[in-house]
Amino acid sequence: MTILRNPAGIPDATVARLPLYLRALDELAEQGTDVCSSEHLANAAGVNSAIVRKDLSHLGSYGTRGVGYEVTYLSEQIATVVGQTQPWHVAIIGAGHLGSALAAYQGFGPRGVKVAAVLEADPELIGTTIDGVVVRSIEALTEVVKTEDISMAIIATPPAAAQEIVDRLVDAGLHSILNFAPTAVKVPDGVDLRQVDVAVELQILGYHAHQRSAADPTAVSS
Amino acid sequence: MTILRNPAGIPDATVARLPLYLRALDELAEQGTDVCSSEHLANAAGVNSAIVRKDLSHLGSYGTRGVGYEVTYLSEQIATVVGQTQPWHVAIIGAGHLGSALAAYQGFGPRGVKVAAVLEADPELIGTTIDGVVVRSIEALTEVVKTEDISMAIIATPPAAAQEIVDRLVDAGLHSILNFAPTAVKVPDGVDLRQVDVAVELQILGYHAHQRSAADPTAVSS
DNA sequence: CCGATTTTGTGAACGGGTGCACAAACTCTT
DNA sequence: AAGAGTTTGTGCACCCGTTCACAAAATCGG
Repeated sequence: MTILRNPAGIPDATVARLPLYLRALDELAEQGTDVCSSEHLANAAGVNSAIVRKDLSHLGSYGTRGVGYEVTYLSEQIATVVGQTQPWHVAIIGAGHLGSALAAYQGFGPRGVKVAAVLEADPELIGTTIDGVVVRSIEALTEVVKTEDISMAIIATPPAAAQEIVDRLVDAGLHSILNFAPTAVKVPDGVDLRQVDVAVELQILGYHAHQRSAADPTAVSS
Repeated sequence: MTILRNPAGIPDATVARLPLYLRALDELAEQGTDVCSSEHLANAAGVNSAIVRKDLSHLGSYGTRGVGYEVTYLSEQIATVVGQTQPWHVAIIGAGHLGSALAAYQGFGPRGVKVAAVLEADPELIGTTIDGVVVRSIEALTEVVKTEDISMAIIATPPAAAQEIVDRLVDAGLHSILNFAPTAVKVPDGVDLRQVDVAVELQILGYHAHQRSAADPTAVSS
């Protein structure tokens, strides 16, 4: 029974799963479920039930023994912990294929994310509109961050431009950056950077596929 | 000194970093570097130098004490381990914004990945061309897997369709799946599934931003 | 040829995450 | 009201990954 709340002491692994629980709880709510067990939630989120219970115990005691967790209440509690009470305003840097796809992505809204700006370096693209958002010049970064109240940025530029963009984002006062450009970038302390690289994901899959084929019984044997 | 090679015994955490080393080594090679230390490579890949050495030691002894690692040779060795000697043929399922962006992505080639097919359910999109690849019907899945020698698939469909697509991919004989649809899906044993969810990444950033703002010294104090 | 210098490869300690197993707590039925 | 059944919250043991620290091995200068 954690009497005192534990505001900052949530393990990273738990934090990474909280969004999965939110997603799963929304699905359960849509199905009309109003109470669910850790087993049920674990199934919907694709994890182990013991982990669900341990994760949730880090936020406090929001379940009832012998019953389970109330779906909407638990969802609200997790949303509060991850700061999703009001939508985050994000800027997308780069209006190429990927940047455009992200700007038009309809899945952000329900997850508490709002695309508030799209910035580009190429003059050809500046002024065009993507899903109702006007593409502006990267030079307007600092101003846009202020006027649109932006607190996060997604980098969808070629890798060669990524480091400079990161530096400018940091200068503009942003502390949360999601980088899709396939290159390692450096950020100062206090700035939170996450990296997504599709090719890397495929290469990891490739390693395992390679291992499987090496042990493949259908391969020629002596 | 690992005399005997250790074919399947590479830790997951190491496997996940090998593609980063490949990327970094390519960058170093382009800069004309032909030998680099673990410190240098660690810097280029954005990790700790001790980890680089331990990771590489899992593949064998490819460095020279007092000197470092030969860039092109090491790159070849890692490429061999991850099975990147010939490109993987992948199918992209879903020709919406994200699927199209991935199909047109120019970063796959240098990383040993070839987009060999794009499949769709919407009749409106079937027959159109994206970056030289004709969009075909999802019904042709099994045939395309055979004719195009496909061994991996990327799911870029709405979440509601994801589970059925996964089942069909597995039926078609695929064992490597990268899922961009924001939902948990189940796969049988022996199938390798990786998940990428942009909204989840942003929510994780949101948690940390929320924590920062809670401890913000610029906030009102008593 | 030898000592100084550099850098790898690895043993060992540490920390965090996962999963089991069970007591505590709640509901329901009789 | 009491026992049977269910589910949470958590102590504990195990395992994996990271980092430190150092001996082994190579180069270089004199």
